[in-house]
Amino acid sequence: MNSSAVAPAKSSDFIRDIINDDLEAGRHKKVITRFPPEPNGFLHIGHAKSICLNFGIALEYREKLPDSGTRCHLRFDDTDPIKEDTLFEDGIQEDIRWLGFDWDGLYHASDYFEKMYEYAEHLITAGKAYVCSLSDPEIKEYRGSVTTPGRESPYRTRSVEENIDLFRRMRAGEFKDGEHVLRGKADMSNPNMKMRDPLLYRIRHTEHHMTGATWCIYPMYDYAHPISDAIEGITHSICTLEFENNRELYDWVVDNLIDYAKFPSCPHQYEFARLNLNYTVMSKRRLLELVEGKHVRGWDDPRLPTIAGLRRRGYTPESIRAFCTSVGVAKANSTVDMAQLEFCIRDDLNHKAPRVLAVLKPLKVVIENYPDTDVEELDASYWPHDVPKEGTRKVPFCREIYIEQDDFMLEPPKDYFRLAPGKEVRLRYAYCITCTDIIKDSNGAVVEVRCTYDPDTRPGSNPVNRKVKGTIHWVSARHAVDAEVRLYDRLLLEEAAPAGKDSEFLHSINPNALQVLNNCKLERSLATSQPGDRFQFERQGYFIADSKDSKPGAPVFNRIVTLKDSWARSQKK
RNA sequence: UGGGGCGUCGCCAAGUGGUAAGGCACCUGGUUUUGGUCCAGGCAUUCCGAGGUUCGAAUCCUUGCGCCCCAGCCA
Repeated sequence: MNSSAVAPAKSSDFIRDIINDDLEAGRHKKVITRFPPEPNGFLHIGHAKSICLNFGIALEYREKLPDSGTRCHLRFDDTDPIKEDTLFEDGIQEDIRWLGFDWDGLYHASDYFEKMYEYAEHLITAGKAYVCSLSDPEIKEYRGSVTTPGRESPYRTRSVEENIDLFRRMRAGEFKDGEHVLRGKADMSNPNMKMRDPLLYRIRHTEHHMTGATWCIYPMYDYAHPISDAIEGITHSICTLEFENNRELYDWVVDNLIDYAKFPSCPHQYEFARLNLNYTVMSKRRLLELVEGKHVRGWDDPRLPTIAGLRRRGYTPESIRAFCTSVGVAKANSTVDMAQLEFCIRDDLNHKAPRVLAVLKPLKVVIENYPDTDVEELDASYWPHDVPKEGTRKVPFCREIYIEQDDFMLEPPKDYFRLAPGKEVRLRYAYCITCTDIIKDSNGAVVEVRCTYDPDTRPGSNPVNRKVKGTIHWVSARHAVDAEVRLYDRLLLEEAAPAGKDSEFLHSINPNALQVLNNCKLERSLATSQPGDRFQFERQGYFIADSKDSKPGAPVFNRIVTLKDSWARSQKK
């Protein structure tokens, strides 16, 4: 792993504490984790937290326990054939690899369907499971509520022989969907609803993307997951908080099977708080709704917190890993500030992205005392003094240039360092210019600024006493490369999406989350930029040539993140 | 009126009886041809509240309060 953005001295959390404890007590000699996504959607940054945790632990402990067999599996939790697809598996694998991780073994829960079936028969034989023929609504009714105990199913007392016969016929396809289910015989009055005779198998006459038409009964998550873990020898099964109630059932399954199945490990489940970010949505349902409702341009829309979206937006894997490390792992529900993510990408790109000049909202400047026929090739460093990297390019300087509209003000406040009538600014890597006149259109808007330049301020030959506070970026009009630039901002207007179950959160979408600029002027050197190239557009932010739409000669850039802007901040007050 | 969890600075988060780490954000000053970076400094007498135990409590006890999760043949 090549994490350079943040190298925490010692990252510890309650899960690593547990692992250390288990190791010291001799309960385990190796650590095996797994990342178990359901292949029914795309990964988002919340998954990245889990990926960093599970794969990160394997990496760390493999170093501490070489040759121990410490590892992390990728396992697709594919127990519901209705929602799952190979397409998603490919995307998930790509995202994990892109994040910088590799799995020690790729598995599917469906690899174990035959074993699971065998174990189910064992459970029946042991009197721990039965075929229940209650209807869906009846099962719900018998389950009781959180405040009232459930009632036992009338089918609970079926004989082992009858149960086995029925279960085999379920497998053979003799029954329709919903006619029977296999249930664990646990405790209908358990205050933990998950323990009220949990469903283990349901009938689904649906082809599975891995097993095809082999099965028409499929195991439920609560049954399949602990078994998959145990078969793979998982030692620490890490999941999110909403599964806390399921842990008792997880243990029930393992306990009832471990002697019979001779599992290589007795896995235990530990839960941590999932990641939430403000000003965006993280749930599969909402992400799906945004994509299918065409509110964004697909799963990799840079407005989305999906891994694919962040990648296209220009986030680096290092920055996402650093972010996951920085937020920690704990059990308190929390919502991390987007500013923390933004810090991580700025921090990473600061020393990775070469600086270039680009004018996003151009304003023409004519330098009246500069000969129209002249062109000067000025040296411009790709790196600021504080980044220890070499590299320069030439930027052409001419009589007509573009500057940023925001860098000119008719009536500026005292602390405005940029261009204004009668005021002087430094052009980055070039001369100082002074505004002598302005040209307005019929509406009174400034369409052109006239300036004079001071030949004495040529870079490298500055007059000693020259104090010019402001430096602005610019691009030679004659040499500028036209480009489209997509300015991205937070997805939502509000910190938290409205909680409603309906599509209410759609009203909270920030209409300016994407702003497309079509008249941008880039410095000449950017004409040949390749998709995926990242730059800092000086004074503005970090940008990446879009992986899909940018072409050499016709660049399209995405804004990854703005630079911090203390001027803008002070102006808001 | 059930059960399982959680409550430490605006946002994360260490801390597990010895007198509140760190990061983000924010504020101040310095450096600076990016109002960026970097550097220096500031930012919880207090840990959801109230009692109690103790020489000493965020950490132990009691008792309130608040928030999250569980009644899919989803995961």
